[in-house]
Amino acid sequence: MDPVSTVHVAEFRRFNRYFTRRIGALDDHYLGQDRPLGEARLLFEIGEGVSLRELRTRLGLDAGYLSRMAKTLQAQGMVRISVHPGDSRLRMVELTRAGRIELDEQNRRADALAAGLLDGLTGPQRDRLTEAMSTAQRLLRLAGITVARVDGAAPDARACLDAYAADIDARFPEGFDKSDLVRPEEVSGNAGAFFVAYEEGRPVGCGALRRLEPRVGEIRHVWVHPDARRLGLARRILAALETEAAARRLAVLRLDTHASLTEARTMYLACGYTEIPPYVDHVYGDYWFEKRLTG
Amino acid sequence: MDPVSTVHVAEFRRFNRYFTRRIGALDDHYLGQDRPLGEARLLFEIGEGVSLRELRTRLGLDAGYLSRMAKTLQAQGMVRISVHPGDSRLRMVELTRAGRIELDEQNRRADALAAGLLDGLTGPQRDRLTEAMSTAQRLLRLAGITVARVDGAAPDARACLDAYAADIDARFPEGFDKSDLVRPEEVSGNAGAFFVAYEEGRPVGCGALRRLEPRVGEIRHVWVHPDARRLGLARRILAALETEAAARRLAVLRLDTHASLTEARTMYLACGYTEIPPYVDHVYGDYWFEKRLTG
DNA sequence: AGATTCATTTGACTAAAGTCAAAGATTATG
DNA sequence: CATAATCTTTGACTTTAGTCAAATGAATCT
Repeated sequence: MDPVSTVHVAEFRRFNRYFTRRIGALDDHYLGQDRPLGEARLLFEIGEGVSLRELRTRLGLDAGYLSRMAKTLQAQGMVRISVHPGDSRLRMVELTRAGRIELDEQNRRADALAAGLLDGLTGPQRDRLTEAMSTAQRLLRLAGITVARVDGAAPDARACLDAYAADIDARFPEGFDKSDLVRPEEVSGNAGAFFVAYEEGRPVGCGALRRLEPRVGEIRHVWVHPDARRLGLARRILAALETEAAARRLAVLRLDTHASLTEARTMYLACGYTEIPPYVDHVYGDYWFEKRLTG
Repeated sequence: MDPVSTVHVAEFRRFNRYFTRRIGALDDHYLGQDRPLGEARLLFEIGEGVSLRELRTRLGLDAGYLSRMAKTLQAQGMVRISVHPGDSRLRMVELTRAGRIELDEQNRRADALAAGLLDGLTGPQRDRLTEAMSTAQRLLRLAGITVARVDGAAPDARACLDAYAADIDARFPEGFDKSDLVRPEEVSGNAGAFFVAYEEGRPVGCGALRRLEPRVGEIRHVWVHPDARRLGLARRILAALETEAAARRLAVLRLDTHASLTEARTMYLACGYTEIPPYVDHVYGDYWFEKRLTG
């Protein structure tokens, strides 16, 4: 990939500085008006029952520190702490009614603050700001996602495939039978490869490459978690698969896709794939595509 | 102005949360790797010699706290502290060579961090991100600027007019004579009004309204500080002047502008002003405009 | 000239944030 | 089934951040 230009870095940092100084600081200040910021943040992160473990990793806190803060909140009647039903080492934290009220108040304040800020803009300006922010956020998210090769039998790989199966089972009118999924050995070693996309440590997408015949590969199970859609992640996964295919000296990549996945079809066309006659009799294949790899 | 929709507030807050958590936190963490954040920030704010007073107001710090931090940095050889030549109550702080080296290192790290983040995007995506960020920043800045009526003789008003005069003196081929500026009494009380735009407490623009004849007002000296241009601030000032004119039951607003100020001409046309024949013999007037106020 | 204001320094605090390690209770694993 | 790993709690800290008030020396106002 091309090196990052200093112009981009400078603009990024300029925005970064401006935003954290102007908005971040303000937000923190109003958020933690009646209690320490740490506690306020904690309260905010406890939705409908989280484990301390989850909070600890999510907020990157020291176990002892967190334990004490949770205890303080409990003493104030803001949260209820209970033992996790399945694993009694874990503690579950959930908001009490009082906690929920305080959180609502916190949100109300933050909303008022945001509204006060936006108040100085006209309607169209607000639209443009909203548009710019959502674009920036989408791109920042995409930038933070890494696509890594993992073993086809790895838990993350299987978790993705399970989610993929459940997802399309709900979308295909005829449902989806998991036996159609690639087997781990089909996407390991010489036979193929499996890629998982990670956002902040969590798998949010996948894609498989499988050897069909000499110099011909097949792409399967390109999937993106619903939370990570519309970021351009499928293309990133596809690019990773193509790079891998090129490294394996494959000349042609083929794939099929289901009639109900119109976005997928559009994407493959946009990525240089052309429609071809069926190359194999897949149960769920309605459209077949191929791309010749150059170089 | 129309009320702020919840959609805008929600998107604003979503971005806010995402950004501060993902980028802000990261930045702080890497910035203050070897020293407390407060000190790191201080080091960053000391450019080529600032007074403690300036730092104190800019960063909103307690005088004692700042004094001690500066002393720590001095003891570490990062800064030099000297007495202000003109006013020996003030202390000037400037970076030593070692301080500059550390600051460079800080910047290098932050740049590398930004570059690493942008690395996951393609060229066009980086362009779009940069574009979105600069749009967002422009609009956020604009949202934070307030336009307030001040007395025509107030120091802020005169400071703006002086800056305005210096600005156009440099732009007009024939220069500009300050005697053409409105006198304080022309824009006070019944005679007229003067508005100053403030960004974070600093005056960044102005505009004057002057009574020409019954029911007719004149707009003069609409000016925006070079640092605050391209935000749409002139329109905001103009809107404030028009609102004031409407409140005074003026039916017509007139103004003139110089040939060399092409952007101004475009703006007036876009804001509903139409060109008219000269209504008065101003020294620097090349184009004359008028707008009828409705309602 | 005397009073007032201003910028800074110093001493004496407090609260928040965070670290580290030991220990106890469970659960996973070879 | 013994051992290792995991999650949490507790005690004993440290550092950072920040506040408040009195004191000092200098500038400004009347």
